[in-house]
Amino acid sequence: MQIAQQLLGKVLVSNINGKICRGIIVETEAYKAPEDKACHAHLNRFTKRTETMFREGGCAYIYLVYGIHNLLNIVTGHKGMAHAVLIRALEPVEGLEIMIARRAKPQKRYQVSNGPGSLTKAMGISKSLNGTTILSKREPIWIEDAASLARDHIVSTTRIGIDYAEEWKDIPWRFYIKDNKWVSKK
DNA sequence: ATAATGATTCGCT
DNA sequence: GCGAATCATTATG
Repeated sequence: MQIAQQLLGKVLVSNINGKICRGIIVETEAYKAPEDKACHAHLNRFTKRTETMFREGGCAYIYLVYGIHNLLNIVTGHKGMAHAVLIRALEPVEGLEIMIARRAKPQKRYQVSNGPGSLTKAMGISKSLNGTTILSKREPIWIEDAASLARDHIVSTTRIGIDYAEEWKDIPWRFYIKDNKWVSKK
């Protein structure tokens, strides 16, 4: 939870095939097993997919939804605790042309990273990077530190796309930077 | 072995 | 605003 807010304003960097892309994290969501029904590891359900989430914090949990989109999470719990933060949106700061080129229809000039599925495509992240550590510049993806944001710049609200999670769908575990135009809407 | 479905996005009405 | 696309993972026989 706290970590989800602390990640706002930090910089996500990818180095894929020597191509560097940077983006400020502007939107996140927190997922916390075992009690959170929206979490894949609800009730500590341990499968081949969720195995990554049970690791020590600092690695990436990446998986495919709808057969189409890769979603990127940062594992934040200690070993055996399946806590993770979904990265939902980025504000590009470097490599924007590379990101545009990676999108399906570059000529249409879509926003390049305003949703969890879009940003992984823009950054060149795929599930083959699942489990990668994100604390070192030697890795293909990592997080660069930045000053924490003032509390009044952080907005908290309900998470998106988890209507099946019953009472958990109303919990305000989605966070974004106030007035940032790169935040996905809805 | 087979069947159901989702932490979404894009394109068309 | 609505629905299709599309497949790895999960649940079930």
